[in-house]
Amino acid sequence: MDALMDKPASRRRPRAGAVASAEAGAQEDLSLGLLNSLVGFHLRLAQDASFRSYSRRVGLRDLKPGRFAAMMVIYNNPGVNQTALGRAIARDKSTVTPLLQQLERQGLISRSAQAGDGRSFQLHLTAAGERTLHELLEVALEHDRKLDEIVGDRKPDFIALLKRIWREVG
Amino acid sequence: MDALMDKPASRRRPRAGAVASAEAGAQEDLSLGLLNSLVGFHLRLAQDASFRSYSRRVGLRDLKPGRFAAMMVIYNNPGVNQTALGRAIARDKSTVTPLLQQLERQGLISRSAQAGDGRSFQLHLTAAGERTLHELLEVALEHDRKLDEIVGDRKPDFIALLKRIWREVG
DNA sequence: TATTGTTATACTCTATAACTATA
DNA sequence: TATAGTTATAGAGTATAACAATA
Repeated sequence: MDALMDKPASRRRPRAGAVASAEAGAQEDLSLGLLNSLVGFHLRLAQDASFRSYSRRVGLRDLKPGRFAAMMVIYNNPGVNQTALGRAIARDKSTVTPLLQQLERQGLISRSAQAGDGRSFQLHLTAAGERTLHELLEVALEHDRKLDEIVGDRKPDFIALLKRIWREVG
Repeated sequence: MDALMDKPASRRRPRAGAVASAEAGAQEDLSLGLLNSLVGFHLRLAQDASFRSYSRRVGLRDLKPGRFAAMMVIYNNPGVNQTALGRAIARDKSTVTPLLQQLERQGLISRSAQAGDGRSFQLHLTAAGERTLHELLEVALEHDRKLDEIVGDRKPDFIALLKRIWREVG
C-alpha cells in the first residue's frame, strides 16, 4: 500500500523556502499528489466555485441556491408539502421550515391548510413569487451558461454522472 | 423568455394531495422542471452526497475532508507555509489557522519557524501524521473507488471538467 | 403508533476585518 | 507599505431530538 504514499522524490525535503516562497497562483505550484486523482476532491472545489459564482451574480437580488431550488420545486409541483419538498432538495424538514417561513414572510409563497390532512400545508408560489422566480431563473441560466461553455456537448453525460453519484453514493 | 417558465401542463393544479401524498422516494416523484437541466444544481447534490458518504466512512476515525486535503498538501509539499496551503485548498488563511492548530495539538503536523522569514511557519507532517494520513488515504481511496465505479473510463474527462469549472468559474 | 411541521439547540465551515510581528 | 499569521466575530447551512397536532 505504500505506493499510495508516493510523492515526487524531488520534493522530499526541498531546501527551506523553495515551496513556501511560491506566492501568486500557488495552487498550481503546489503538488496535490494523489488528491489530484480523487473525484471527491475536485467535486468539492468545483461545487464551491460554482456556488460562489452564483452567489456573486445573484448577490444584489438576495436569495441563495437553496431557496431558488425550493421555489423551483414548488413551482413545478404546486400543492407539494414541506416534507416532500425537503426530500426533493435533499434537506431535512427542520431545514426546510425556516426557509419557507422566510419565503412566506417575503410574500413569495403561500402555505394553505390541506383539506384531507390537517397536518400538512400545501405550498404554492404567489404571483410575486413567480415574478421573483422568473428573475432568479434568468440569473441561474446565465450562470449555467458559463458552465455550459465548459461542459459543452458532454453536458447530458456530465449531468447523468452527477445524478448517479447523488443517487448511488448517498 | 416565458418558455423558461414552462412546467408540465398536467401539473398546473393537481387535485389536492396528488403530489403531496407521495411519500417514499419522493424526489423521483416530484418534478424538478428546469432545475433538472442545471449543472450547478446537480453539482451541489452530487458533492453533498459524496461528502456525506465520505464522512460516514471516516466518521469513527474523526477527521474531515478539509483536514485530509490539508494533510495531503503538506505531505506533498513539505515546508509549505499556511498562506500557500490555503490557496492550494481554496480557503482563506483565517480558515486555515484553526485547522492547523488542531492538527498540531493532535501531534499530526509540526510548525517550525522559517530561517529566512520570521513571519512564516514551515509545515511538516509528523511521523504520527504520516501514519494517520496513510489510513485516511485508504478510506478516501475506498470512497473514491465507489465514485470510480460510477464514472468509469470517463474519469479523466470528468475530473478535467471539474477542474475547469473550478478554475474558470470561480 | 406514525407522520407533519415546529422549535431548541448545537455544530461545522467559512469569511471579513482588525491586529501583531515581521519584512 | 506589504505580507504571514492570529483572533474576534458573525453568518450560512445544516441536523438531531423532543414536541404538539393530527392521522
